[in-house]
Amino acid sequence: MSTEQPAAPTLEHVAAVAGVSRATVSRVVNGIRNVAPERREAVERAIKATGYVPNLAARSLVTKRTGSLALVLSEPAKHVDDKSSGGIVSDPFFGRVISGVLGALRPHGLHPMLMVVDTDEDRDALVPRLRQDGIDGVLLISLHPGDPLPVRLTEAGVPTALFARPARPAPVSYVDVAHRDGAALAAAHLVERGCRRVATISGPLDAPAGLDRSAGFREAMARHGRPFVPSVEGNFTQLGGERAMERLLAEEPELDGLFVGNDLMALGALGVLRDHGRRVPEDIAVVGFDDSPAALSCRPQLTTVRQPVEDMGAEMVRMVLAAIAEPGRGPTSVIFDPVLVVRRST
Amino acid sequence: MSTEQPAAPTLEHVAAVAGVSRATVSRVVNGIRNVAPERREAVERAIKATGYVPNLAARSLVTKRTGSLALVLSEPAKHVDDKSSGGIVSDPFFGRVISGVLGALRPHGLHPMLMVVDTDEDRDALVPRLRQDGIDGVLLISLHPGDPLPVRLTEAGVPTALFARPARPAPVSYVDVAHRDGAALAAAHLVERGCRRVATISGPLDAPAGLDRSAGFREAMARHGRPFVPSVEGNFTQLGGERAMERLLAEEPELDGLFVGNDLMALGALGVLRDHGRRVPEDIAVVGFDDSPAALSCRPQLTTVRQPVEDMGAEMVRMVLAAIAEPGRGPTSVIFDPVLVVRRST
DNA sequence: TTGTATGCGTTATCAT
DNA sequence: ATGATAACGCATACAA
Repeated sequence: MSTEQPAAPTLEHVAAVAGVSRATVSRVVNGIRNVAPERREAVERAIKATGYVPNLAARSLVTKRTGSLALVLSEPAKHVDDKSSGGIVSDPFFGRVISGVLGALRPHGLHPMLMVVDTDEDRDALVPRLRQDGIDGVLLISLHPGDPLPVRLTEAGVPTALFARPARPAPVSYVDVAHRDGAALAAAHLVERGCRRVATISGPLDAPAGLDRSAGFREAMARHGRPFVPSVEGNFTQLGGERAMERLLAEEPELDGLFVGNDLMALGALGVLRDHGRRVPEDIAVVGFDDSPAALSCRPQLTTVRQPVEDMGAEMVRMVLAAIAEPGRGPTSVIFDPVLVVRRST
Repeated sequence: MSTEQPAAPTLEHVAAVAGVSRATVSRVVNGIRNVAPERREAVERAIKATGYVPNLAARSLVTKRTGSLALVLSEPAKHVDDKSSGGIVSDPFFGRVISGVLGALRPHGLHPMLMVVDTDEDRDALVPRLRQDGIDGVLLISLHPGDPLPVRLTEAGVPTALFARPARPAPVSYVDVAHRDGAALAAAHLVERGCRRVATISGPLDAPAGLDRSAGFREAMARHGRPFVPSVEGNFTQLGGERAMERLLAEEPELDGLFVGNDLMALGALGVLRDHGRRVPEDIAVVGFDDSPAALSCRPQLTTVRQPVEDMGAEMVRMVLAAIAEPGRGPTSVIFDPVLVVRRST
């Protein structure tokens, strides 16, 4: 790794310094009980003196495990021309997930391998690749609606944890947020604010998040005695939010309350509302979902439903680590409670 | 890595199938010339038949190299309370860098280890950690102004490439953008738009990017016959931009042109301008820097200076790979040209 | 050009 | 409780 470092100390060196055998040093390093206290102490001194650190390659060669995880970001094939996006890695939302993952990994002294797969070739090559690299487990963040990866990883016997329930049911562990509860929070808030004519802009209904939030909102409104909620389907983008808002405004001019399936669309909706001279929140109250950075930077700042994303990322880590430690036990799921963050838009 | 996979094929297996020795197979795998064409072909068939993939741990044990890189994100110690940020990984700008890095790594079949260091302990532990993991090179993205990492990595002999010129000079390779040229682009544009009273909100002047953009803008304005440019120092945040704008407006009410050191501050400035009833671009033209996603989502969309961030990330990869292949040769730097993206704010 | 033999640093099995 | 010793899968110096 460098030009001319002094050779790294090995078990052998430490053993020599401590006056014991390699095996004993190994036992100390791996925390095995059967070592006499005084010997152990001598070994620990020797380790500190030599600055010994285990050679992971050698260890992995014999144990067949690297003790390392892969953080896989899977997205549909990118169009060559959309250079501006930067892909999923530049999405602040997934940045939070990653942040949570790293935080949970830190105490274990682990660092994940970062892999982005956005082509079918990549997806085909992934499992063999993981084998070659000796990856022990996978943290999978997928945007691909019909992503084959969850199933493939499971079938390959790779300990895996997913962020968000997969679109196609599969026997794989995942974390998710209670989308319906989040939507219910928004509904209760709008009702309490005195909104009489409430509508919603939903995400794509073939995505679990889009569907659950939309359905959850209508259910909750029904529970509040509002059986019918005008709704327009968007696509989770700002532009989609703008278009949906235009349509909604045409269909329901009397609107005074709005729940939007995510902040990005809410941002678009806010712009259109301003263009139409509707004041937020005086004329119409708006609630988003995600608590993205945009919710803070827009005017007025957006009331929104926040997911404990970092906690969810941390839980994913726990899941794979557990799956690695105890193979053979079935998949788990943990659903987190969302929180309503009230700001100026309501 | 799994429950009960059939044992992975080894060199030995392939050799048996091909009817040659391990060494010959190894030569084929590593692309060494001295192999008879027919034997080579037989070996290649055998490899395909067995589905052989090299065991990286074993290879690394003998070669002392893993062929893998670390993507290190170094940031100042985080405050415990700012949970919302998600840290550097959720910054869209660095998302683009990462995207460029991954793109350049892909043809080599490499995936970086993702490491975030945001404490002094982390920084101290980094070099030994890299040694232990057998990391061959480091792609370092640092926000820390006085970050000791560039120097330490260099001294440790770790092939390293930096994103952006380090605040403290150090013999380390880096990529950067020509900040001054970018600022000059903005200046020329504002002058051409007919702005008479032009001011600037700069980033922190102790950061290279803050200083260079500010100085570059004033120089360029001087070249256009404007010797004096009112200036207020911000801190690269949206809130900082708001405060700076308030001060600037108080000092220079006649303002009709503004260059802001980054988009985030420009966003804040736009909000304040709106609050003060100033129309953009009719009353005042605004130019940002970075071409962040916010530049597209704000109203009006922001004219801004774009860095070829993905290309810069890719160049970093080239740098470390070159440094690994040919140790001992000195550091390099590559400076990229920025581009002015004209939108509605001017 | 090809094969043989050695060693890389660990863990794990076996005696002791 | 401790110490030899045999793998682990590969690259490479050397012999042929």
